[in-house]
Amino acid sequence: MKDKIKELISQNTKLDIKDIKLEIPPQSEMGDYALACFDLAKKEKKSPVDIAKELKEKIIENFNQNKEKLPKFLEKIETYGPYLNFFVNKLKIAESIIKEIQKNQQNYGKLNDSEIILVESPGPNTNKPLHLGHLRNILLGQSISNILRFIGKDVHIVNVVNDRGVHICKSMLAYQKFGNSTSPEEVGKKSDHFVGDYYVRYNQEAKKQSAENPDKGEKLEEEIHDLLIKWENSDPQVIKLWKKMNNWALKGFKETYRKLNFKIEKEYLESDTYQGGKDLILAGLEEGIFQKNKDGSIIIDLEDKKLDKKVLLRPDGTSVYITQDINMAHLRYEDFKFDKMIYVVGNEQQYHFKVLFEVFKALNFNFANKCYHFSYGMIELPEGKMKSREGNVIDTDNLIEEATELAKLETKKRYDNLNADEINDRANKIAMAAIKFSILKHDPLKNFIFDLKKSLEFEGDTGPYVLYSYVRIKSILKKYDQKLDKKINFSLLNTELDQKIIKLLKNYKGIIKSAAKNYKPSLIVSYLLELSSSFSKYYAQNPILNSDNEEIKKARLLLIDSISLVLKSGLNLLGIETVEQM
RNA sequence: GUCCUCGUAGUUCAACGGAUAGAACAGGAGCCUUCUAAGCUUCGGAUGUAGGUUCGAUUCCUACCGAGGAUACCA
Repeated sequence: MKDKIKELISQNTKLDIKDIKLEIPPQSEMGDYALACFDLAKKEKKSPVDIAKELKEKIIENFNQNKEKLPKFLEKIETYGPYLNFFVNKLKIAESIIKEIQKNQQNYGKLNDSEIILVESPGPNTNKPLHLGHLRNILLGQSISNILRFIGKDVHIVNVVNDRGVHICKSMLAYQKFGNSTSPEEVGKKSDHFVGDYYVRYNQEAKKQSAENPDKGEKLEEEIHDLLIKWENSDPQVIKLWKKMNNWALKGFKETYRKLNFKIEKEYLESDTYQGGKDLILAGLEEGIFQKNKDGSIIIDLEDKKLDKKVLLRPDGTSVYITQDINMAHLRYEDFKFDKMIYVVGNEQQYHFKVLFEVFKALNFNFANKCYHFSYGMIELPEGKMKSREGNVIDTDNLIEEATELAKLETKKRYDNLNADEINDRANKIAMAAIKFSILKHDPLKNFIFDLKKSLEFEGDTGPYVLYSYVRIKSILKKYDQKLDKKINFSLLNTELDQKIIKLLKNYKGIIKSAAKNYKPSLIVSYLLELSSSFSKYYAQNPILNSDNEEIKKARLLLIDSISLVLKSGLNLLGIETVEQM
């Protein structure tokens, strides 16, 4: 449709089709597509208002000469100041869109492609449970994967587990000192939380120590260093403890992933990959790609790219953060031969990834140009930044728990005779919708302030609001209790809201493409809110089942069924499951 | 110091360089003998400051002010 209009413009101007940019007018009364005539005006040295009028006359005249009116897809053309507005044939659109949705059902909008894409998420450390930052990471990773799959990509979610290093030793040391050899099972605690408690405990002790002994508060740090050395030297006792605690952490993460329905295909452990990283760097040194500093450290000089000199290996030969990243990418390419690898990692690591990608180039990795840092913003709390060390974080499990409890209360308020399983199932899905929506609605690039209360609300611009619209449609369709008649009179969908909804349904495909291209699930969120709100208004204004005209009833039923299919499809892309009743 | 984000109603967020800057929450006023009131209707209220580019700037450029992040041989 859009292309046909462009063609029409091109035929009547000197413009090339690819230079024509059509806009969507801000209000539907103004038409469906608009050409802003400013550029043409400049070329022709006339006023844009006149250009718009002249172009309109020219198009109509050309058709009159051929003894036909406007092409079938156009209803009329009008000028509005410097804009030339095109009104497309609403009947035709309604018919083609609704038919397309009904034919393809949940596959409406799907595309085909063959690219292999790796998505890395969420990259936890095994010293503490997953918090809100990880949650944003997971939800972005999950939804962007769903969206890319929807447009036909072959997507694999992989993970990096930071399971070694100073921070891991901290929780280990605290456990050695204060753990009394207990286990999560004994104290009845989720295992990753159990580990995290010792990480917080370490930091408390370190703080206490430096307060008591400000001059030499180094004792604990020395112990950490010793532990790290022992780990590097594979001290059996230390390795045993390390394995035990890592398993607790990983087991806990798995539970959380399951609650979020997040499926990781392959996990890469830093402890497995860092040695190989050293080898790659030493080989690079041999080839003259990297340099050796006076102190013995190995660096890459990126000063010409304004990225400074970066250390890749310490003087004692031990690895740094970037060391294992180099090898991990290498291994992943061997494993998947990906066309693109998307790192879902916070924007605080932008610099790190710039350097990392430069290292890939320097090493002549053939995937060097296939890597992308999906850099998302931080979540802040109303009282400031979250700090795991101090324990003032919002924990993912607790958040889910709290939301589910609230959803249970709300569900019980409305239905007092449901069995516990049914309540739990509904509450869980409603809670997930609330949480996922409240996080995904923000532009991924931007930091945002997390309001716990708002994320647990079920009214307004929320996931449950969209679910509720879906449920109401389903409830009507269920009451109808007949097969939907797909041969309807489309001209009966003639109110302003009918038109608006049809337009929205038509836009779905474009929204998905845009969300995929720009890595913005938030576009789908606002789209779903608009579609839901349009339906809610429609529902309040127009009787559907209670319509006294049988033909109108059929038409409206088919329309709302189409809405429900798109709502469900969009929610699923965000990783949100629908409920049938609420 | 340098580099990167971000400053929009009381609050949290939207707005391919385009037409009257949208929502939601909070506040005021209404709507449940009619398809689920987790809903609908309705009323107020905003582009940090100063320049520039442009027919047109919330959007692009410069400076300033303010918030956050990076600049680690931490991860």
